[in-house]
Amino acid sequence: MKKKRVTSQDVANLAGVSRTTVSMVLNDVKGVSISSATRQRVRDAANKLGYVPNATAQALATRRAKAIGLVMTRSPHHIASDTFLPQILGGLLDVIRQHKFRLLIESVEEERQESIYLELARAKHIDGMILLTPRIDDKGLKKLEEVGIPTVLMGHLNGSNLYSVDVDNRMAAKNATQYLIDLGHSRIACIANAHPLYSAAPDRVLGYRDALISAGILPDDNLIRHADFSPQSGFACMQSLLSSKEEFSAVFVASDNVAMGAKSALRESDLHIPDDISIIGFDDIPWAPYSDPPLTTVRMPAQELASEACLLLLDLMKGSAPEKKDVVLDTELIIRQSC
Amino acid sequence: MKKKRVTSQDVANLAGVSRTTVSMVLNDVKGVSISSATRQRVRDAANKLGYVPNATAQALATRRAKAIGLVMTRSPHHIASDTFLPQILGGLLDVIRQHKFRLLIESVEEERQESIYLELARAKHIDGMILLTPRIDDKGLKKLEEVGIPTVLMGHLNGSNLYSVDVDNRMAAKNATQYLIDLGHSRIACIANAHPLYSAAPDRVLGYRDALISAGILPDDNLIRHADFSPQSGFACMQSLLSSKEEFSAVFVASDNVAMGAKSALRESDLHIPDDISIIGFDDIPWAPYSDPPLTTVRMPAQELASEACLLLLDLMKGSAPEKKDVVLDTELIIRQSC
DNA sequence: GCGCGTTACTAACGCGCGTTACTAGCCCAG
DNA sequence: CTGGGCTAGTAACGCGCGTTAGTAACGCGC
Repeated sequence: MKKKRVTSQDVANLAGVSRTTVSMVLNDVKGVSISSATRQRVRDAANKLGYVPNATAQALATRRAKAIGLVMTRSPHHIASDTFLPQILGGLLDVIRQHKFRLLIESVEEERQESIYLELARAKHIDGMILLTPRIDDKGLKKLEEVGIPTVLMGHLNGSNLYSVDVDNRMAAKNATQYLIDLGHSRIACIANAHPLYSAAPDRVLGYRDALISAGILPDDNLIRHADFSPQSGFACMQSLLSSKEEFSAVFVASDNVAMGAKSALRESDLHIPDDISIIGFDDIPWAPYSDPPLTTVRMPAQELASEACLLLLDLMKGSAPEKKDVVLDTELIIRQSC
Repeated sequence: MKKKRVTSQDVANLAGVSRTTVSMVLNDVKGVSISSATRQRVRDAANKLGYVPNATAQALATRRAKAIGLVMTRSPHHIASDTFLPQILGGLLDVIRQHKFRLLIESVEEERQESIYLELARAKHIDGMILLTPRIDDKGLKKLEEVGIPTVLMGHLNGSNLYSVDVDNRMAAKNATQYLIDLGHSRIACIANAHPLYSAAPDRVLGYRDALISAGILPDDNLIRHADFSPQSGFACMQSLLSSKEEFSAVFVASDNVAMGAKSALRESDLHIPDDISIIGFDDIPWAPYSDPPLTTVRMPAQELASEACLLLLDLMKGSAPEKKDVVLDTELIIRQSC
């Protein structure tokens, strides 16, 4: 066990130069003149010793951690059932790796929201952060804006002037509902994906109403339910709708995940999709094509959203300040067989 | 904008003491005597200034990063479709947060496997790591064992003497298959979850064979297929089975995710579950109860596996060296309606 | 032979903290 | 009054690196 940490000093000694020279060679600092012979000696020494620079020391010296944080304001339990996380991580890791950054995952308990973001960044563990599904009532965000830590929201938030990346939830929901209308439905229920505090939920409900109104249909609040991301809640919402005596021939469920539960409730009531009830989802999770029947839904480009958020964040960290605060990606109506 | 970084020196100045005292008070160092009046002065000064210790500097001084890494040897694209990631993250974050650690996510491209683990740890960004679904042919693992970086595998690996956390895949698969046999099936196909390089795959196939053999049924290799984690591959495997002219009345699919695709293939062939073909899965992903029909499967306690792995790792990092190298968690047969 | 511009390096400081070794003051037994 | 043991605190070093300011050697034109 040769457990000695190899430092740049060791490399310097072996190469017969100073530590400064080692640093400059390995970091390819421009504007300094070092003979190519010396450069080679340093390089040889470095990989002969298997030198790996200590990232912590580097971070301290440069005052940049070369890491970004993915912050989720959710309990670990809630995270465990998040459908999009893999796609988001995939999108982030892809970009991050290309830029030689690291990704730190952070979950935040609701109580301490206010200060936690700041501490994260102040502690200098990360240079910037991506906030997942922010809530409208999030106090900490205000402070974030003030102190100017590079931040990108995944999910738009009215009234915040942080940068954000999102889809046009309202328009997408309108299109989805319009599709149902075009198929001849007029009594259309809606199960929102989440509590209205999460901005995507009210936006999607608005889009749903937009479509109804522009088709001359009066929106009926009795046909609207709010789920909480989970299939279980979808099950409950659908049961609630079914037992409400309201008539409807189609449902716009603003989350595929929730739709899974909703479908299950329909099945238990011996209602057949799409013959008895049409159902359209939102998100296009990986299982949507494999459900029975394959789910018609609105594709949410989760991975691209993550990539874009990451690129935007990297930009911000470089010091640039793009005019356009909100990146909006396109959704796509994926027609399958549930309508 | 008062953008001055608050350092412990600032706190010391305000409190009228030395930096040493500040450090000792805030870190609650035992065995030093500091009057409670001074202690209070320091504390007051600290939160008056909003002092947040610089984690990087702390890490450098203590030589411990207070972070662990979750390493996945998969492409970002592959990560995006990993069903278990959310549960694993949930399990990890839960434990990690309680111990005031941080979680670093790292994906590794296959080509550079050998050195990448080491560099990660040598760079001191992390104090220990959890390796997800390791592959048998992973060269880097050998080196990891040698250098003695605290490491826990999620998934057992024969021949490695790294610590690991896993379920008894073979036994679980045997039980699942046994269940099908008990229902009267004798021609039972098997779709493995992944390429045999991932150790869980061959283990589950072995369990499947165990059950057949102990029931006096001769295993038939023509009834075995290997998927690659994805629903698509499940679809393809099932098509392959259906077109092979082999007879079978039940399938053990060693991954729910793959089973989703397989079911889809059955549906396209107008075969009904469970009337024409019984299907049993493995994992119990969140959608299993909501698929049509609800999928009978083997529950994989992903979140608990992650928690256990994390606890074990934290233990290792404290310097302890438990005898038991392999933690094995229980699986459970979840009987629903697909058989 | 002198001044001046290059080239090729190095000494030394600072990043912000933890920690060790040391001191200054005080009380009390001998 | 002396010395030993306590309390309360501090100066200074080191963690491993990036970086600035500075130097020594060398050529080259005048």
